[in-house]
Amino acid sequence: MDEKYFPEKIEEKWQRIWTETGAFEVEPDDERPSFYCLEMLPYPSGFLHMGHVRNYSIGDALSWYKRLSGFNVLHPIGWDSFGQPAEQAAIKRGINPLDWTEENIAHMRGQMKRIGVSYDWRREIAAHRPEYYRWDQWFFLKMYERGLAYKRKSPVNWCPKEQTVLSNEQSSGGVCWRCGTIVEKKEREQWFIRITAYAEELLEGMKQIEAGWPERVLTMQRNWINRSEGAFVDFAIKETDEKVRIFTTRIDTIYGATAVVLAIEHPLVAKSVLKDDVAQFVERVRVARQSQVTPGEDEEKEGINTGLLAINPFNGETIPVWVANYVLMEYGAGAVMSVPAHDERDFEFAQKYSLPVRRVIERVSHEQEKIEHDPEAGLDQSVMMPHAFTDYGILVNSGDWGGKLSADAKIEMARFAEEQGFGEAAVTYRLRDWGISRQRFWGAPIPVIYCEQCGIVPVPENELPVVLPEHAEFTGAGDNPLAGVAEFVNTTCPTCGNAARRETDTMDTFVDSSWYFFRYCDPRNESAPFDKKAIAYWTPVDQYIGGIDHAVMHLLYTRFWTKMMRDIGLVSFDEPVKRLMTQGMVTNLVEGTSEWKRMSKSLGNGVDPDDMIAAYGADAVRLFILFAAPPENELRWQETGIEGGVRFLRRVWGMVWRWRERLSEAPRKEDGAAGAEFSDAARALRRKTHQTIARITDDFEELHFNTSVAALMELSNALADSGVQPEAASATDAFAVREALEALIVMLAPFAPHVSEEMWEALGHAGGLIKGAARWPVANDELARKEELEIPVQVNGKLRSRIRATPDTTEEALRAAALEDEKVRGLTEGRQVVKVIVVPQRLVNVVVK
RNA sequence: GCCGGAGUGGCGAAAUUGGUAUACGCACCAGACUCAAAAUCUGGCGGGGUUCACUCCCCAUGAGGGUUCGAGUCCCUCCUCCGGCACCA
Repeated sequence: MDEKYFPEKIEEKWQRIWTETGAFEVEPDDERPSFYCLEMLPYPSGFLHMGHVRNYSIGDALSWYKRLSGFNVLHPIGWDSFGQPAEQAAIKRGINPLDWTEENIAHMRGQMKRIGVSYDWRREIAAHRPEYYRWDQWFFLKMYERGLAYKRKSPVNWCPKEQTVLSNEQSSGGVCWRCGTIVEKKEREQWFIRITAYAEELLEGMKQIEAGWPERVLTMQRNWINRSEGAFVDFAIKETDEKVRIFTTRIDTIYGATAVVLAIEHPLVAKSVLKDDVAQFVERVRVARQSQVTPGEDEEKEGINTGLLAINPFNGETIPVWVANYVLMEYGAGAVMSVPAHDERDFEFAQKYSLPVRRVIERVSHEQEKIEHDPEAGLDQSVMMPHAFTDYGILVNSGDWGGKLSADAKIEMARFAEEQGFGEAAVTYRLRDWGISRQRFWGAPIPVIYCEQCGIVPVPENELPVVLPEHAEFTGAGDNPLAGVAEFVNTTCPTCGNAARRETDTMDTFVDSSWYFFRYCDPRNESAPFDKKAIAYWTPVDQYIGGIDHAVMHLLYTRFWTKMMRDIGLVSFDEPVKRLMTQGMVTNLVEGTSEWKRMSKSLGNGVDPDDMIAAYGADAVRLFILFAAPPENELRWQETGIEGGVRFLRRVWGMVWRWRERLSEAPRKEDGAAGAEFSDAARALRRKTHQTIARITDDFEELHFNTSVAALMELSNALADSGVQPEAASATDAFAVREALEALIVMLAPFAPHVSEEMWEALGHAGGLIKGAARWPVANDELARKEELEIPVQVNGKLRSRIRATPDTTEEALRAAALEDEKVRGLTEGRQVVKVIVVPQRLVNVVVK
């Protein structure tokens, strides 16, 4: 140890020692409890940004804490290395995607090592390597066998900039998740994963993880799946054999239906002999949608009467059939019954086209016990209703159902429809199947062969992996470069041996990240995606840390994937992640403004982690990141804050430097200091030490790193202010100082591991914090207990005085002391004491009249 | 519009979950050291009023109300900000 703190020197030293001793390399060990700490798989863009550093600082702090607390901690890292930027680099700069990716990984790995993140590097994986993606392909085959992977032609979300398909999750809000381009709709044959088969379970499963996941992530997933309970009802089309099925969540309002409205893509629209103006309308809407101007902004509701008539099966009434742009083909049945009186959208539509508004639900009021039937019922009420009444209530003007409550009628009417054969109760979801086909080169090839005779033939398992060719033409012309590689495309049919063609779509990269953390448990397995025993020891993930941006996409897919793996017998649990923490953004001032925005190159407010490490050391950067804000909050980047971190580390360093000689001969165990009484100063220091241990241990369990650091600073201040000096310290004083310093160092290690290692060594400990004998300190409640308390005394709830007491002072004594207190007496004199509230060890409140 | 989260000093934030509001740090101010500056150290730092002074009083956790001996914390109403979804029938 040098007298001065030189971060670059000790950081290099300890990074070397960690590697040489395999400090963070772990294997399953039935003697020890496991802890799986996981950070989200990074994309190898080439450079680490501060968001990464924050992510890894959080995960690393927790990993260190768990390790020092006796857990066998799995803390791995890898690369989400398939995807579009590699291909862009190939197009723009003529670099092979493989070389580009590998170079980026090498650079970022170096950066991670300079931060000193405690990964088990032997377990590193990368999605673009055949030994990884062969298992993507293997899973695809398993799902294909079970009908969970299928191909169909469907309208897909097409990003014109990236020239590829996007899943619904990736085109949320009508824009591409990656580049923000407005997506178009295209008809394409593509592969889907039947995630909807698990819709109900994905909702149900949330109960299992509720306690450990942030509310907003669960809400976002719930909204995304959007379960709704309702009913299908068939309306016969008059004078034909056709019928049209509608979906409604408000079958109780069916007597108020004044039209049936179809989506423009509804089969009945195409099938029917249509008037010219209907065909024109449909075409106009279709064209308008292709060049959707502002996504998210509602089109004005428009529709046209088809001239067809539908029969309401409940009352036999004949109502017109319309086509309109506000009905979605993808949801429910692609057709609705229009009930203007009780649905805002139908109301708006009815107003525009002067459709009748018929009220069939009345508000249930307490004053009005009897529902009187509206004499105007059945007449056009649009004049009387300024907008739709969408609440539940009591049915009126609804035949035999009149007088029933909505909630009851919903159930009974659906059952009636089912009995009569013209409908059924049903649950629908907004969640759609996951489209995984991408017209890209740099992804895992979908292992399927097309044969003229045999049709779609899955690649046999023993022929996996289907390896990407090493070279392709990257023209940027929009075609999938993989389709241009003849030796890849041309193959023979595994079934009949005739010439055949390979699928050239590759998989969405979210497939890779859906199960990667299982692979970490057994990363080199060549005969299975992973060994079941290894999985049983390490998974599910105990703590997952990452950005909120994956709340719906990745985190929904991986939950699905786990359930699918359970169903094919690979895992024995339902949910992959017990606890999830979503970290906040790292922001920086945009120059010339007072706005804090996410760091980015284009805004010019980015900060390079390497520069920060060079200037202040990795330890100070990490300490600042964890101290400046709670992990889920936005983190505002401030260099003065890092300087504060450096100051703190230097102060601790200085104390160790001053004390290390004196402590080399100080007793190590409490009994070594026996025979002498601890001084007041030493007792006070020990009290602070043990209070701090208790506090920080609790904080770590809740990931409250910012308050942990604050507590460390308090302990360090207490040590400095204790008045105990190395030259004059008694054996007991020295013991108290050693206890405080060692606790401080061990608890500092999760935030600033390099400097902690160095100081730990300076205090005479060999072998390092992990491989040596260091343990997370245990708080002694007895020592942490205050000897003397200052009890606040309130009069009528206002703080007026304080009295001295000990933790053992009885309630009676506290009460008496408070009443005798001079200031209290001044305020209570001549008044009647109504009661005295005594909270032992806390407070006394004297209530006077 | 619907769903979720949050409003505490100049700033980032604490508050043992109903019991001393503002811990810890940043910034700032004053002092020491220095020819000077930086670094470092010491002290101060919510607002207002009062005392020569030790002190003492009042107000303050987005606004208003309520429950309670006692509310940043619980309940009601409202405002603002952030995030998600958005014609989902």
